Amino acid sequence: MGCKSSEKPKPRHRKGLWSPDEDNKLRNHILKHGHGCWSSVPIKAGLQRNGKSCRLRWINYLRPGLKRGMFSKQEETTILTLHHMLGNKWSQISQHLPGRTDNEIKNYWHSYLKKKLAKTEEMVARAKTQYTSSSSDTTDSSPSPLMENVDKSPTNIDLSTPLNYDFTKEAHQSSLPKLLFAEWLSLDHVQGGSFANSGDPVVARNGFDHNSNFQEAIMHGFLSNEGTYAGECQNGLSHGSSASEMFNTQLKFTDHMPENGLINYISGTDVNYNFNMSNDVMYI
DNA sequence: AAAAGCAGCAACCGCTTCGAA
DNA sequence: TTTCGAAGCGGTTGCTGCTTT
Repeated sequence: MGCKSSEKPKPRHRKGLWSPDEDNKLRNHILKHGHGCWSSVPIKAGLQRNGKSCRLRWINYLRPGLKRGMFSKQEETTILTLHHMLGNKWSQISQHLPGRTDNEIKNYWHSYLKKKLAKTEEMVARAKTQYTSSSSDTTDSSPSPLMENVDKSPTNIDLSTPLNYDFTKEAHQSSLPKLLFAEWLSLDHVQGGSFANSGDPVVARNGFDHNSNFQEAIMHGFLSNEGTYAGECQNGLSHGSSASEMFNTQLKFTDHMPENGLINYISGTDVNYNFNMSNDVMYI
């Protein structure tokens, strides 16, 4: 901001892919002088591009420290978790993935993760249908505790019943450890309420607000299907909190975060207990 | 071997936000 | 207070290379 308008005559700007020569010019210029005002960068660097294009090229491709190549499982999990919390806030998500750009994450989401998630949802739907048709044969019309957690209204899933129904379990026998991170719960959850005074599985009552939704359940299934446990953390975090609160918690958490993401603390092989949420909660 | 279809990625476009004048 | 330009962001487009027919 505050750039001199005299610095920008209106040349015809080049579009399309950047040549190596253009990359070099831009890189050299910025490394030498910094970008300052982006609109003046192409002029000073001798490029027939507009400032916006230069900025984008620098941020997404030339900037030092960028990580190229495949996303790791941890990065994937981080994206899923944060996307679930924040929505399409790619720039915010990218802040939690060092070396990755918002554009890269966005592309990865659209080309890969979105489809993967859709697949899982489809699987869940199929499992639901199968269950519904099979249960209608029985005389007992009371809903299964299993299906109580599924659907109904988008905001009505009772997490007081064992959360550890994995929706994809019918297809993949997967037992999820029920893990909670103290860092992810507000002080109220930890200090207030019955947590301090009770030997009960308090987190299930306090750390969790029991208003989950179906999508979260899908998320749970999705992540567990991948052999990660972010779904648990996700559920522990998100109920009853506003997005910004969650994000703040997330920010706080990053102070302790390993370089590569959220779920480094525990791997599936490290902890492989089979908890019941109403009885056994591992509180970390 | 050629054409069609598809997926991934880089870049553009348009809108919003922010700060200076 | 208003206006204007720069920066930032997210959605979308289009090019390129790979796979399938």
